[in-house]
Amino acid sequence: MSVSIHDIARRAQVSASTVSRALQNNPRIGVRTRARIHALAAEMSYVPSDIARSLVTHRTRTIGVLVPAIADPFMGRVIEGIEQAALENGHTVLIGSTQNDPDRERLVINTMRARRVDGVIVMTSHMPSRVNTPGADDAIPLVLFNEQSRDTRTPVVAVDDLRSAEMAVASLIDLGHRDIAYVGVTDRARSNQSRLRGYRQALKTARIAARPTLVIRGRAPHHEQLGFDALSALQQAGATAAFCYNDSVAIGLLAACAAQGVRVPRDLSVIGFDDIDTARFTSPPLSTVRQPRFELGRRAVHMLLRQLNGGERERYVTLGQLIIRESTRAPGTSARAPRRVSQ
Amino acid sequence: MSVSIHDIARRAQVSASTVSRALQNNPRIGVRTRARIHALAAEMSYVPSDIARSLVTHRTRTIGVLVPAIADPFMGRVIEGIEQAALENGHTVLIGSTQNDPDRERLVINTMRARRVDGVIVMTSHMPSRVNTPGADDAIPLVLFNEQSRDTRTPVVAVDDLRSAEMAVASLIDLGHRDIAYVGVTDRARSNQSRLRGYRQALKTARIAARPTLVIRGRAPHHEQLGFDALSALQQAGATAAFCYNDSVAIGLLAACAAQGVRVPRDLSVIGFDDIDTARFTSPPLSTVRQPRFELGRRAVHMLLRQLNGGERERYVTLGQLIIRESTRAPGTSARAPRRVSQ
DNA sequence: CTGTTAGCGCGTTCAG
DNA sequence: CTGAACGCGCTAACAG
Repeated sequence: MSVSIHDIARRAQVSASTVSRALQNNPRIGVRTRARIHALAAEMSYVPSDIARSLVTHRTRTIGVLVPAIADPFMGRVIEGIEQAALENGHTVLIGSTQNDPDRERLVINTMRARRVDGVIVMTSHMPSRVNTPGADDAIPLVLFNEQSRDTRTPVVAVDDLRSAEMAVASLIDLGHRDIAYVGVTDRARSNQSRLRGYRQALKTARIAARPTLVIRGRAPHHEQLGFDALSALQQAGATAAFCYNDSVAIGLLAACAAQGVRVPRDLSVIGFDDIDTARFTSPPLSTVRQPRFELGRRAVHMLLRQLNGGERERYVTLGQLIIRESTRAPGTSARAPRRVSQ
Repeated sequence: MSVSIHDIARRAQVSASTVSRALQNNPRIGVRTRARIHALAAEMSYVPSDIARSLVTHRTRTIGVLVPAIADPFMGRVIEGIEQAALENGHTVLIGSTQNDPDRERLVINTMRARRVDGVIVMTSHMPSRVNTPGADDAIPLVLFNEQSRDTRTPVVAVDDLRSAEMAVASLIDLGHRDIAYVGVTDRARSNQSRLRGYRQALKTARIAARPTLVIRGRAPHHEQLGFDALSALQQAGATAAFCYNDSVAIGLLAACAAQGVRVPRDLSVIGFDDIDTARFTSPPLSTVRQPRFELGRRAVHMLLRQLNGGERERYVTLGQLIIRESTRAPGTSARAPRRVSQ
């Protein structure tokens, strides 16, 4: 087994509690013995047992993170922000991915409870209420990530999906587009819905009639595939521009365009959401709405920590930032009328 | 605080140890009382404290994962495999990303020791030896991931970088390429080196002289940027094909090609490594060497678990799978026969 | 300034 | 089949 405070107490000719105190730099311990004990601890390569400590302090300094998938270009970066902020504050992170599976979600939540995490950050679009049963008294402090709940008391950090989407679509309208499609997903109920509403709002503001055939949703294991499959429907609906749920969807759509000889942005403008790392490296480089993923992750931790320290429950909802690259431009402006002989 | 076995013992009119046993389905407890206790536990929504349990059992059922970055399309999927296998076996995963920062690595390793993880999976290309100091007796069981160590006793699961790279480059040679470049990275010392050696080996086997200007390495925050920046050097060296360290690098290179009007694969063939999710959706779809990321992650866990159960130390090194899509083809077949209309 | 005593919540002998 | 007692490694009163 690993060395304990007793081992070092014995060699230091003091009691275990003295060692404990010395290691916490308790001023009540003589500076000389304190130094001696520190030296001894280092020499014996002592590593305090967080689990024993947690048992008595009733805090684990662990924050749980509930996420649909880790291998997601958006989530990954958020998690890094979370981890960083947690580390800076002496906490560690326990990640659990639900894979959009309710059973798995239950399992993960249960292990987090068993591990006695101090608090949880929830990024799973599915029913966040599952973490704490309304009536129970054993509620875990939590902050929602990108997941507005109608209950305005629960803390949240998020990008305003609706208004950010509205902004993206408005940028398309400003370019002169009127036949704008929305390519959505099915596995992110809430945010998909919000972005769709933002899309509709933008059309409404511009007094453009909404055409049902222009909103496309599919089902596919990967978001890219879903964007890829959307192209034909887009063409049938006569879209000149597409606002995609996120960059992964947009990347799939771009791939389909390349395969079908549809030129972007000449024949079709495409705009995504998130601004993942690869968005700058698609061809053409993708216009999108940036979410400051790393920073948002950090912010979620800070908010949770403040809450744990008895602070107020806060909410932080911000607007995404429009990033215009080369996948969007005015419709039909191709030098001399492109393919579209539509007339 | 949360309910403990004592709370439920009181209500069940039995002793705490009976509750403990009943909950573990110890056959020594009467089937009737056992059922009663289970019911009571559920009713009181009792969740056993893993930390108290760990303190006495000396196992945490936690496996640490040391990784350079979580937001990495390759790592992310491996981690999901790890998490899945861990979950299936009643273990949880503690992820620590080092961000290629030695200080951070020390910090992460230290918290893993403090948390008393049962074992560790190391995926950080930097000095794996840092986890266990050679002389010490407090070694943590570990398995290396994609990280051959010269010490053949330490367990490892990996794709054979050298031979897989050799295979990729050989495929280029088979197509008729002779001016083949390698686009490498600097932040993954070991695997980069292995793939470079595989590249050289393939050339040697084909009796093609190695030209130093054809091996390109750069430094950039993102791998994509690095690939992007490599194009001009590639052109100067007169390369007709490029083997990239990984798909991210290849994606950056493809972006540069698109921007510069270099047609892939007509003017330049590009092949990557990993087969990340987006590799199928680049334009053109990327040829690459597939690593079965999810499965390898699972395998690493199984190997670690067997080791923890006193099993033998094993090694698993496999070959990547060549996936030829549309970013590679024979060189110069374009010179003045663009589409190559049959005949 | 330091030692003693009590637990934290659970598993595990050892007795009945 | 069940209970009492002990201890895991550490912190926190409470004494000196």
